[in-house]
Amino acid sequence: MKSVKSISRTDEAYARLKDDIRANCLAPGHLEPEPELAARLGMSRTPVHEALIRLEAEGLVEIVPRRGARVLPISADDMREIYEILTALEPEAAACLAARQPSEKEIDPLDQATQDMTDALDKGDLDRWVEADDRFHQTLLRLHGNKRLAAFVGALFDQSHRARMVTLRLREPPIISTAEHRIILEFLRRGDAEGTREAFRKHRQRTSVELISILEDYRLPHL
Amino acid sequence: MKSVKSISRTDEAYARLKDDIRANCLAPGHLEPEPELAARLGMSRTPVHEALIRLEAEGLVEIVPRRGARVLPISADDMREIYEILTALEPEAAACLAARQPSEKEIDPLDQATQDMTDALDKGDLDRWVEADDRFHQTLLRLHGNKRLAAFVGALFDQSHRARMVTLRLREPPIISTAEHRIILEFLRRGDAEGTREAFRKHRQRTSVELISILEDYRLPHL
DNA sequence: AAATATTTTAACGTATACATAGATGTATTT
DNA sequence: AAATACATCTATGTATACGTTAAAATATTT
Repeated sequence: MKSVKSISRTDEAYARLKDDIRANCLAPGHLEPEPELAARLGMSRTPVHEALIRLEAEGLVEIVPRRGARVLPISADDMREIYEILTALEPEAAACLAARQPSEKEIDPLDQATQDMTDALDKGDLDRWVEADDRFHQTLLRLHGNKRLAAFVGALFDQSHRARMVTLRLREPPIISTAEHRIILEFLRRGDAEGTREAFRKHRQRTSVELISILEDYRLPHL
Repeated sequence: MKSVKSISRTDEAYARLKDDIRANCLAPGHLEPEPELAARLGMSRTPVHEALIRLEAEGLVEIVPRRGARVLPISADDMREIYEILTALEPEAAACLAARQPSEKEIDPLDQATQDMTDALDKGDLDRWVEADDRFHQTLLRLHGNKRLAAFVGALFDQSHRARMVTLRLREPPIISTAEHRIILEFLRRGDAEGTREAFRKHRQRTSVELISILEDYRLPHL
């Protein structure tokens, strides 16, 4: 049975704009007046404006009075901010999850995600790799159960998505990252909270350094 | 010179509603239709609706289709979520700040805040105590410099404000808390990152346990 | 020609209008 | 009297209208 819950125009505008931003269809820095956006989306200004307020709250756009909405660019400093937070939050959540010894059934989607990462890596499909990577992290937080934490980390993932996609293509395939996920999963299975925390922290610190140095080495100030 | 930057109606509605929620003038769970809110605030529905979208994004209200806006109640579980995040983030940020050896001039507002806490405690002025406590935490994060982190922690403070105010009045005066801030400040001054982190973590863990057990002992499921 | 003043344009903020759909209240039936 | 069906009411979602004001374009002056 299909869930036809008559999506509102505001939700539609929100979803489409967010997708366009993530997919880099709307370039970072791009400024577009509301009437244009409304025309492009085939609706009036009202739902577009409401969607923009939500996107602004999530840190994806900036509403510039009398100019329109700007797609917020991401700088190396932004990535430092984002990864500092992820490094503090995710290992803690993972350790907490490990401590309560999740069942194999709960762990299964994480297992699936790591397999998909390996698979995508073999086939050189980086888009699918990132999708599986995201899925791993989001699933882990969902299992942990702290909704506020999951939502916030999700917003940070959205903000950094474009930059991650670009840098991923400027470096060697993410073999180490994939392996680290498998290690984290193994500690989780064993219910080893400390091991999980440290493995996750190491993973985040490494990816953080790697990502930011690419941004700086390639002189990519804004993505 | 007065900064008369002609505040927008949306901003006005946002600020007034947020203040009313923080001050418990709008009871938790309270549901009010937009037209009523608009009439009360002396403006049309549009800016009220836009303010509500922002407040919803910040986790203070929930927009219920065809019913109006509900002031979100805070449960013991919500407080667990919030304090888990604060415990992970704040000690990390404080340690990082300590590591870069802030100047005495930078530290001064923190010093001021702890003095104000001591002062308020002596005079039994709990409102002022909470204000100074909030100021300490927000100032520390501002000094640390991670804007996303500061904004998110600020939102969590707003969400938990009512519950903190109530529980504060159901227990002994916050002598230990006040002292702990002084200790954290001392480690900061010395540039002792590890000491700062541990002192802060201990502070958060203690306040967390204290607060949540009051909520549960007094059977206060929602505030 | 460059700089300034003026006019024109247009985007936003806000109010209002209206259709829809859910909630409330009333009447009817059993 | 309780339950159900019907009618009314009302809040929302969305479109549209309009005044204000910033930006852009044009004209004017130096």
